[in-house]
Amino acid sequence: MDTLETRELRYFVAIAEELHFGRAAERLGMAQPPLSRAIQQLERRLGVCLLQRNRRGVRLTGAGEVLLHEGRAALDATAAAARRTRRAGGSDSPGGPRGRLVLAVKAAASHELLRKLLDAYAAEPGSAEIEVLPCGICEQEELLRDGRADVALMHTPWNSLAGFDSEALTTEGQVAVLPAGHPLAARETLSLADVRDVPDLPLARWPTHGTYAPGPGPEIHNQTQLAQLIALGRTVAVVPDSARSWLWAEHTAVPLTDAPPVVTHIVWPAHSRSLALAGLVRTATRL
Amino acid sequence: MDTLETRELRYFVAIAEELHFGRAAERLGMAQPPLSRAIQQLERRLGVCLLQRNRRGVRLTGAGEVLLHEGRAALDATAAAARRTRRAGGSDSPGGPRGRLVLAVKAAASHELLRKLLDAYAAEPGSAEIEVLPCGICEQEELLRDGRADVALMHTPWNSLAGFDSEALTTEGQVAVLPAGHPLAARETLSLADVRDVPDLPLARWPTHGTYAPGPGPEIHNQTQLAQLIALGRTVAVVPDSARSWLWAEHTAVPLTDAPPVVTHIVWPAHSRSLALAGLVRTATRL
DNA sequence: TCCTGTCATACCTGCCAGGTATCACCGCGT
DNA sequence: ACGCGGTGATACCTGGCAGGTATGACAGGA
Repeated sequence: MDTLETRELRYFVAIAEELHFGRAAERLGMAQPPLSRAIQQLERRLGVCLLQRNRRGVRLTGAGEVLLHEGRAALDATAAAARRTRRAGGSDSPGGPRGRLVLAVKAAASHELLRKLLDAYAAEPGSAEIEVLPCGICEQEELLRDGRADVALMHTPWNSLAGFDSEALTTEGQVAVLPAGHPLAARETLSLADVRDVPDLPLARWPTHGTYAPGPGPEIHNQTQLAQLIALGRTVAVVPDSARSWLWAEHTAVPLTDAPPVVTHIVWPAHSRSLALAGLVRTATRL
Repeated sequence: MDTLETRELRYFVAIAEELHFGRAAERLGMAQPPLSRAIQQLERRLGVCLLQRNRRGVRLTGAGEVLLHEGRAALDATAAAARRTRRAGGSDSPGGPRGRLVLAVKAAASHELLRKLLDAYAAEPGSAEIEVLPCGICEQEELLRDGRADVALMHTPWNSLAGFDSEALTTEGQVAVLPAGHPLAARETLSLADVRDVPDLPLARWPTHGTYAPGPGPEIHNQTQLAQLIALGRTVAVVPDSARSWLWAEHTAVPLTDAPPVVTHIVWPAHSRSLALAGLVRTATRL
């Protein structure tokens, strides 16, 4: 029962994503025939049909879909092994090297918490060096999986914590951010239904995995753009309470009664055994 | 930034476990020199020193320990990809193949629940075939990770659910199982301190990952043996309430007031996307 | 009907994984 | 001190296989 080689997985994932041998081969920097042969060989070794070759292009079989998902996970794990090992380089003591840790945070979220965490951790004796890696909110899970990051600050309900270990740090409510002059801005509280139903203020849309859900509101790319569109009276947004720190004078924040609370978690790969990480998590939960 | 090959990971894990090139090579079914060269090449490609070669044997560096952990995870993921793909073989419809599912259960635990689950799921329209894989309680996590199983019934606090998705199914208290004639067997309830302090009845010890914690009690290998030792008045055990079903006449079960409750979960790999699995989980949570 | 775009096949070649033989080194016994 | 056993490293060779080029088989569209 010979094991799959990462080369084979790389090839198959490329084909499964492109659904085209020629393009996949180009992406892999090789010619098409060896790729064709490699996949045939893979199918023979697994004893399973992975692709349905119609003369016009290629389709995945059920087994092919399984291998696409599982293969991606395996490739991520392999890439993570390489990256984390490189990062741990140099250090020599076999019990607890104080290597670097890469912390992935959604750009501009949890300012306050992040600063407190970094300060408190730096004050710990024997603490590791923390590299902060700002990223979009959907990238964080990928970064943890493929080893570009070791630990992340995530926010439910936007992030899924599935597959990771985590500790909850803070909980906060959400507010609607409206143009200061808008009639709703005078209210003490609002409900989600209130802000969804404003005809002249369509709800802003954030990207999820690079794509936008359909809807009437503007597509938001960054915080500054959102702030400006709200100030111009073009949209309304629902954001965590802590976002009040970056509001403008032309904005009014009104608490939402029925929005789900936002919980900030510190998150890391479940199998991680790094002492530096354990220290960081301990510091975070004590804040 | 070339990627690691599973062959290299396999070699390194073997060496890191044996801490000896010769034995590792033998385990891998190859000669020692190519193994030596492969590891050197791996170190050069990663730009990291993985092993400290003392003339007498080998020691892991910090980076080596990281690669051992991460590499094992990557190898598990790769093996899982192969196994799950093979298992999904044959099926052709690309959206939702109704393949087989392998369900790992601790041998003889959750009888009742398991029977109800299997019956209810089999009655579902379009349900997949379920293969029940009995195993020790510590193997389950490994089976899920390396793809020999797709889903498991686990019991906190004995199993760790870290790294998996799960749904809680049932909660039960724990009881102390004593020889019927013992003085403590007359009590209505007991505390953990009570059963830990009985001088003539040392607490039975279960294996954890194949090894036994130190202590005075007998080392238990299976349920029958435990039942016998209790009946003989040699030991006492703390077990979940549902274990009452296999007690003998010579046993008495006394509820424990302060033992942590045992929760049975249905558990699966976090990234799983199988429709058959989703159906099984849905059935389980509706029981 | 030919042309175009697809994946498969045939055949060759160079590289590298792996084997054998051997070395360099150290600890340990006598 | 000296040889001996056991460690990992080195030198050198070879066969298999990954990858390239050229081409075939086949379907659909103008």
